[in-house]
Amino acid sequence: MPAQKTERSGQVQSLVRALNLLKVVAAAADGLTLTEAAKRAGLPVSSAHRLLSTLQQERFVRFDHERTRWFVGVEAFAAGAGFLRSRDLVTVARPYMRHLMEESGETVSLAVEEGGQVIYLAQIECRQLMRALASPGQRAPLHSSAVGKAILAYAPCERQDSVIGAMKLERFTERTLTTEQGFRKALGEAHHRQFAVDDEEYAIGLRCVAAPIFNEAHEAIAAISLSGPKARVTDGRMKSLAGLAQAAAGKITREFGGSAPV
Amino acid sequence: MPAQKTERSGQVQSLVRALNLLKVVAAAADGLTLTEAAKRAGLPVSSAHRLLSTLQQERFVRFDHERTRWFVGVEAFAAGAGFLRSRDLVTVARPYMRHLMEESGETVSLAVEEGGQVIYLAQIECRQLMRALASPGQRAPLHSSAVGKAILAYAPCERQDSVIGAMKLERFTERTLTTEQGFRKALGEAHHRQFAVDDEEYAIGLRCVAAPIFNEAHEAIAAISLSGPKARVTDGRMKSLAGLAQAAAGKITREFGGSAPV
DNA sequence: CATTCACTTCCACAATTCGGAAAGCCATAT
DNA sequence: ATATGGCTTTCCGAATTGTGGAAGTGAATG
Repeated sequence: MPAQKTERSGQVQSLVRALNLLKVVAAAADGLTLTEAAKRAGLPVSSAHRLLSTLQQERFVRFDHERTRWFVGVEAFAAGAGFLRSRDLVTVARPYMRHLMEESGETVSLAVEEGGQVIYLAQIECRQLMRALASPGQRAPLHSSAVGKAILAYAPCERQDSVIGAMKLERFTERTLTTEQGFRKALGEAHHRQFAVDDEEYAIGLRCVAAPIFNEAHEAIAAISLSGPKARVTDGRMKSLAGLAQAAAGKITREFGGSAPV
Repeated sequence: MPAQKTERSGQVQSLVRALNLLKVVAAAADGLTLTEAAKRAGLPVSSAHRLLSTLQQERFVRFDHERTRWFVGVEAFAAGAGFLRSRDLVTVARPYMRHLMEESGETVSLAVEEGGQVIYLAQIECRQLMRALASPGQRAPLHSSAVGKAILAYAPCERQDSVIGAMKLERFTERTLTTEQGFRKALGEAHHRQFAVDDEEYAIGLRCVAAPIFNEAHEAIAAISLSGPKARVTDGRMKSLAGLAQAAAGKITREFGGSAPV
């Protein structure tokens, strides 16, 4: 009797609910209680429980009896890993990333753009105590990350326009580029220099440089970045770090069977 | 009967089907056509289509129009990545360790390598009066422990070299491997047999066998060992104990979301 | 032009899922 | 010892929802 939302026809709504529940659980760093998960997913507790039980049976989530909390399960991970295989960019890139970390001493990340956001695929952490953290699967906005700018700087104009049009240029620090004009200027510079920069635009004290990776159609499909604290990534070092990132990106591009636009 | 098993209670069937379908799609390296996916999941084509459409709407799968094939989508990856953040080796391993102790009757230990040493994370003690003891947090040298050898045997060559270069191969018993040559030979054997041995190399009368545990990048990040007095861990029993340890290590690896190197 | 192979839509009916309510389970507080 | 509260788990009748065979579309191949 409670009036239900009008759902798209032809869709399996219990599945939609379950997937949202899965996202909710996956997004929580330290697990969720049933009631909390139900609340966040906007479901009655008993329904959430039934769905979670089923997800658990298939090992997509797991219930920790000690802490009475729900966590993501192995199968979700295994299924998601298939995503990386389907674009075996990660496999190709990993050795170069490791080498780049060794020669630069900073954390190396690999990311792609999806739906107006940056999504990190892999990361090689440096051995320093102070280091940037962006675990695989994490998302970041395009306008305040070096990788995002590196990718977008090489996108065709129409795509740039449509992506920028849909963005809201949220502010994170006082250096974040929040005007379309400023953002476009940064993209232009990135294109011209062939690498992009993030100078404390997402987090205070964090600097990154990123270089694009191209596919066989000369499209920038990904980028790798070097990131570290401002104290280590000084003005003087930026250029040389960018050079290293560019060199690695070039090698990955070639190994991946791609090439930079003419 | 202390804990009631929630078996077979109301499960959401459409969800189970969808998850299996997702697994099927994820398992295929180069995508699947609808009909192929349906066949592998044992579903009628129209049902598979409806489920895939819904999964696609939530971006758990994606449909490549050019190739007319289905692939895993970003959201599956993002959700699965949460697993990496929440997983805890000790929690995952403990039940398997307990079971291993029951079936072998010997003490089971879990250890990782850090800074050229072995660090014990957990231990399940056997019921025997005479038993090995290594409390959590305790350290041991790499060259005179089965776990150390199991882990190092699977490290990349450069890493092996740098770690060995920094070691001093201290002698503890008359069987301790104190020459680099002897140690390297032992590592080679361990790699070949897929398990490592410590035959009174650390303490007189103490024998251990250990098998490596891998992460998702196929790196040996930990090992589990069975250890006991020479009188019980006889030459004849070594092989079967090693087999048990290997089986358990394999299960832990899988549950942890990892896999052995190819 | 016929054939194959794959995707997509339709629809009536029954099986499935839904969710409120109530019962359990453990803590900690009174 | 008894109460309280937060959380999990099970129940069950009602009706919404998913089911799958069959027919339709479209593209590519012989």
